[in-house]
Amino acid sequence: MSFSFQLEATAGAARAGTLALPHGTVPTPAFMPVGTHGVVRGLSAADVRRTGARIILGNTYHLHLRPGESIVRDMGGLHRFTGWERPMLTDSGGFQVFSLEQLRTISESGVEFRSHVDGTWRRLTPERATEIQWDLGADIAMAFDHVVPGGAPRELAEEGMERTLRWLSRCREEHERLAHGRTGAPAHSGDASTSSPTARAPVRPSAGAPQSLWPIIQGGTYDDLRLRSLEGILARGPWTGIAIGGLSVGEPKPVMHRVLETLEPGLPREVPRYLMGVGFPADLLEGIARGVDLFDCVAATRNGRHGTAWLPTGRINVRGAALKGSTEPLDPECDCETCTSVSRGYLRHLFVVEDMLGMRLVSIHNVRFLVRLGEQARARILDGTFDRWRREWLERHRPSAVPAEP
RNA sequence: GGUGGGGUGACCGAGUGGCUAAUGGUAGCAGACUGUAAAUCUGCCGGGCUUACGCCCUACGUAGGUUCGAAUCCUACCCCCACCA
Repeated sequence: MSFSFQLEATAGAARAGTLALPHGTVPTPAFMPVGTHGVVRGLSAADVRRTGARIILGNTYHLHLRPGESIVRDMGGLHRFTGWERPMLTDSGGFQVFSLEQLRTISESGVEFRSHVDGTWRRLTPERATEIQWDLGADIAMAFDHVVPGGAPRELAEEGMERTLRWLSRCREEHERLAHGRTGAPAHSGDASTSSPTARAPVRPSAGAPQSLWPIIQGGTYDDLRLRSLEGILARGPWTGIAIGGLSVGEPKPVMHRVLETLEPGLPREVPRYLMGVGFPADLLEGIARGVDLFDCVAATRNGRHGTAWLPTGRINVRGAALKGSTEPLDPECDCETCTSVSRGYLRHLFVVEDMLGMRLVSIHNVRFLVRLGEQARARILDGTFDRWRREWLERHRPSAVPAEP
């Protein structure tokens, strides 16, 4: 079957499972590298494959601007376009409602964006976002949502949450229309196990694979709003996965943890939970401990380009003078291409001379670091040692900066 | 030898009497980054003291001088560049 989730073990709220998608399976918990423009910045599909990543993201808004979804569709869909044959997920552009706040206006029907590329006005509605994602052809499409900042007042958080629910209905309707219109059978989750992939295959160049739509829980930092959001989503189900959005957007970490704990008991056990935009290594473990199965975050590659690498003990500035002349590997415990082939001193040199290889190598390490963290957590959940391992891991890991030399 | 131009903090380079420990830039150092408007952004960057406001020292080729006050004006010298002999 194209969309299924097998829960294999739990450790408290933490879960280990396997997500089956049209383009392959994803053992969970898992980190998904972000490839906004159809590229995990700086890395080839082969590079990303070697990090062990099983699924990556693309972005509706950015791919709509460049090269345009029709081009991607005519080139055979996002998988063929990018050379990444494993599962993919596209974000809906909802995050850009938040991140491009200065360049957009929201109304009930949708969002007008002033393109950051050429200034032209682009309209994104739930229908358009769904249509674009259908053309892009990822395994999973995300609902178009209204993300508000972490410090948003209740009224705004409520407005965003309610609107996201209304938009969800429109996304789903459009998604079913697209699936039905071209195949005669719905591609959405509810029927995933009742019709064969071949029967559902949309007749289009990017085809062969049906696509599932996932809803997104909003509600800011307000527990009751979060629960209402979840309730509304479940009433519009069933779904093959559920995302938690609007976190890590400026709110304190304990608040994010509290929201996750609030939601966890109400989340259906039988589908994967995806915490959008998270996160840093410690955030992954905290999320996993609170029942999250999937994560994505740009920090691995952005920090990689900016010369910050994650280590078991905390982050390290690769540009720093401390690494000058060091023959040590970046992270002796890591099995990535970078850590097994070059020294800290050489990596620092690459940043000093501003060669792109430095950015690529540290990005590879950071992505591998998070992917491996997911793999390790999974193994610990399966063998029953997750809790202790997680506590010890967090104890050893200092989020900000490596302790200074004595 | 003559004439003209010039010597500013690690480097390049502004500044022609007080608002100058001295604009900018580079290099150096440190930090930030969470569904990517990001190979980006921020801070520090002569030395010492102070929790801080701040204080002291040294500094614009060298040495003198003028002035209440000089990187800025004057004199001599040293060095660099261009052109002419």
